[in-house]
Amino acid sequence: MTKPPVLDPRRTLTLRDVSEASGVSEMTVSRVLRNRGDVSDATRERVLEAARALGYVPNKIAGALASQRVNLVGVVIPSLSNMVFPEVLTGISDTLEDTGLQPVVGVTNYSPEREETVIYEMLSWRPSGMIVAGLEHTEASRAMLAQAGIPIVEIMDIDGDAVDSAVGISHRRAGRQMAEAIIAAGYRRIAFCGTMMPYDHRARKRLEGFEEALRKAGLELADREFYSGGSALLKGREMTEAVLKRTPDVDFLYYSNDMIGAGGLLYCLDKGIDVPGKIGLAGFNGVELLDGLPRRLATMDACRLEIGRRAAEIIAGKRDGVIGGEVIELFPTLQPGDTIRR
Amino acid sequence: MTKPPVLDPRRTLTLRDVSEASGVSEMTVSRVLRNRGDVSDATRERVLEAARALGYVPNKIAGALASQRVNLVGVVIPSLSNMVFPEVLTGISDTLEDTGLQPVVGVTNYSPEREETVIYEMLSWRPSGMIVAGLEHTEASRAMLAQAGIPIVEIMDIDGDAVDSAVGISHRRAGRQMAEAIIAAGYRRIAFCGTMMPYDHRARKRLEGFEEALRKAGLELADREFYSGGSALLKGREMTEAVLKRTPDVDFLYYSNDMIGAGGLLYCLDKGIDVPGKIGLAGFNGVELLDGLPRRLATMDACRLEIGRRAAEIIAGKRDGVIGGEVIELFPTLQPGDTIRR
DNA sequence: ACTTTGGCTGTTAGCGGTAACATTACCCCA
DNA sequence: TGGGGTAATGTTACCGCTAACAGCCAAAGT
Repeated sequence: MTKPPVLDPRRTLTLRDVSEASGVSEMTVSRVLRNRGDVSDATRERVLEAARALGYVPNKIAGALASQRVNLVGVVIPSLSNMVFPEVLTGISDTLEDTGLQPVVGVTNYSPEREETVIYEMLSWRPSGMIVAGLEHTEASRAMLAQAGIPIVEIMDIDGDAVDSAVGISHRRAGRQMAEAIIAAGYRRIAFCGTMMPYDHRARKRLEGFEEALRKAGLELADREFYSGGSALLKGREMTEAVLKRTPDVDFLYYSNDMIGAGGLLYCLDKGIDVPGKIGLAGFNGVELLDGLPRRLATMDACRLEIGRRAAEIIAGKRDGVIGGEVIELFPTLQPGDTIRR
Repeated sequence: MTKPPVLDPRRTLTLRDVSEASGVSEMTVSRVLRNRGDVSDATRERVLEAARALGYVPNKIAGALASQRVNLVGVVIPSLSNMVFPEVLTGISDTLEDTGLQPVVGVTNYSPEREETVIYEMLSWRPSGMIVAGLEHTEASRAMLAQAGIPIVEIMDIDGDAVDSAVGISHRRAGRQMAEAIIAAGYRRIAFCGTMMPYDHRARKRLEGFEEALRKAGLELADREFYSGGSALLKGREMTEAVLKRTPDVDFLYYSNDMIGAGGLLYCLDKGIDVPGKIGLAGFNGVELLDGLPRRLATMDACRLEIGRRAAEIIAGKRDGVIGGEVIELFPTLQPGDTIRR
C-alpha cells in the first residue's frame, strides 16, 4: 500500500475522486463536466451522479493552468459609490452573460497608484481581457496593459490616446455642448461647482470644454467651487449656498455631476429661488435619481449602459482573432429638463 | 537543439525568462518576487531589475496551484445599485487591505439560482473565504459553502441559521423597534410601502417585526403598497400618492428603504403636507443621501461599514486556526430625524 | 585542521486539471 | 473477411509555479 487509504473527509475533492467513484478515467470525467467531446449517455449519467453525490466543485485554477484559458474579464473602475459605474457594470455583465466570460471588478478610488496595483493583480490572473475606466494611467500601467497580449478596452472617455480599444464619449465636447445650450438660453453669469479630485479627469475635461465654449462667446466663469468627500447631495446644497453668497448675481450653476446638482436644486427650491427664471441649473450623467426630484434637472446622459455593452462586445468579439484597437465614440444627448429657460 | 530558439516576442513571460535574464535559478527568482526566504541583496537587485526590464507579471494561477493558497475572498451580494452594498464592500476592502487578501465581488440580483451559480463559480477558484449576504440560500448553496472547508461569513442578517459565521443585525427587531417608536409618538393609522421582491428577505423580516409590534399594541397596518424596479425615489413618490389617495386618514408611512422614503418625503413637502404633524415618515438604512434632503428622514442605520469590517476580520483571523462559527449581532440605532413627532 | 553553523542557491516532484494523441471495440461495406 | 471508419475511452506530457529538501561555501567554534 503506497498511499494511506484513509482519506480525510474534509479534504477537497479532485477529479480523481469522481473518477474512482464512477469507475472511469479522470479524462472522461473532465469531458463530462465540461460538456466536451463524445461521452456515452450512460457514462455521462454515472459521472454526473457521482459528482453530485460527492459535492465535487472543479478546480478552475488547475483547469486554467492546463488549458491556458481563463474566462475572466478584469474591470477596473474608480469607485462604486458613484452610481455611474454600477450601471456600466450592468451593461458589461449583461453582455458577457452569454459568452461564458465573467467580469471581475477592481476599484481604484481615483488613485493612479492603486490602479496600477489593481491592474497588476488582475493581469497576474491572466484574464481574457481588461476593461479599464479612463485613458489616464501610470506609464507602468499602460505598459503592462499593452504587453498583456489580451484585448484592452478603455471606457468612458475618448479624449486622448488609447492603449488598444476605447469606448466612450468626449467629455470636452459634452462640456462645450452644455455651455452652448446655456448661453443660447440667455444666461451670462455662469458658475461651476464640482469635484476637487485631481484625478477625476473626465470632470476636468468637461470643465475645460465648458470654459472653452464660454470663452468663444466672450464669457468666463463667474465663480467656481470645489468639494471632496461627504454626501454629494449635501455638498451640492452647501456649494450652491456658498456661490450664491459670494457671487449673488450668478444666473447659472453648472455642476460636475447630477448628485450635487440635485442638492443645488433642492437648495434653490427650499429658498424659493425661481428656477430656471432667476437661476438655471445643470448637472451631468443622467442618473435615475433625477426622475424623483420635484423638478427635472438639466443633464446629459453619459451613455453608461451602452458603454458597458460595447466594451464587453469588443472583448467577447476578440476572443479569437485579435484585430487592431478600435475607438467607438458615443454621443450623449442633452436633456434640458426644467432647469434651463427655453 | 531540442526547442526552437526563436521565442515569440509576444509570448507571455515566465519565471524561466526572468531566471535566464538574471542568471539565477527559477526558484531564486520566485523567492525574490515573493519576498520569501533568504536571498542576497546583490541577487535580489539583479532579479528585480531583470523582471522590471522584461515587464514580467507573475502567473498567480500557477502559483496558486503549486502553493494551494489563493489570496482571494469571495463576496456575494444581491445588488450594487442599492447604495448599501457598496458601503459594506468598503468596510470589507478597508479591513482586508493589509492582510494580503483581496475581495472579489459577485452579484446575484436577488435570485437564489443566480446566487448558487455565483457561489459555485467562486468556490471553483478556491478562495480563502467567502462572505455572502443573507442567510437564505438554496440547499445546494448551503451544502457547497459548508463543504468548502474555508471560513464562511453570512452578513447583514442574523435572524436564522448560519452555515458558519454571521455578522449582522436583526431586521425583525429593527422593524419592531421602529414600530414601537412610531406608536409611542402617537401615530395610529400606519401604512407600509416597500419592495415587492420576494427574495428581499431582510425587508420582509423588518415588515414582520413591524406588524408584530403593531399587533402587540392592538393595531394593524392601515394600508400597504409594493413596487419593483425603476427609480426608487420616483417610486417613493408614486406609492405615497397612491396610499394617501386610497387611505386618506393614514398618519404614518413606513418605507422599506430610505430611497423610497426620501421620495415620499419630497412628495409630501411638494404637496404642502405637514410632516411630521399630519403625517410621519420613516425609512431604513441611514444612507448618506438623506443628509442633503430638506428635512431629515427618520431611519435606522444598518451598520453597513461595521458589518463589512467585522466580516473581513473573521475571514482574516481564521486563516490559520479555523474555529467554530461565531455569530455577531450588531445593534442599529434609531435616528428619529425630523419626520416623527416628538 | 575539522566540524559546525547559517546564509544562499539549486534540484526535484508535484499541485489538479486539459490538449493531443493513442487505443479499443464495434460496425459497415467492398 | 479484412480494411477503414467512428464513437467512446484511456495515456502521456505538460501548464508555471512553489514546498521541501539538498547542496555549497565561507565564517566561526573547538
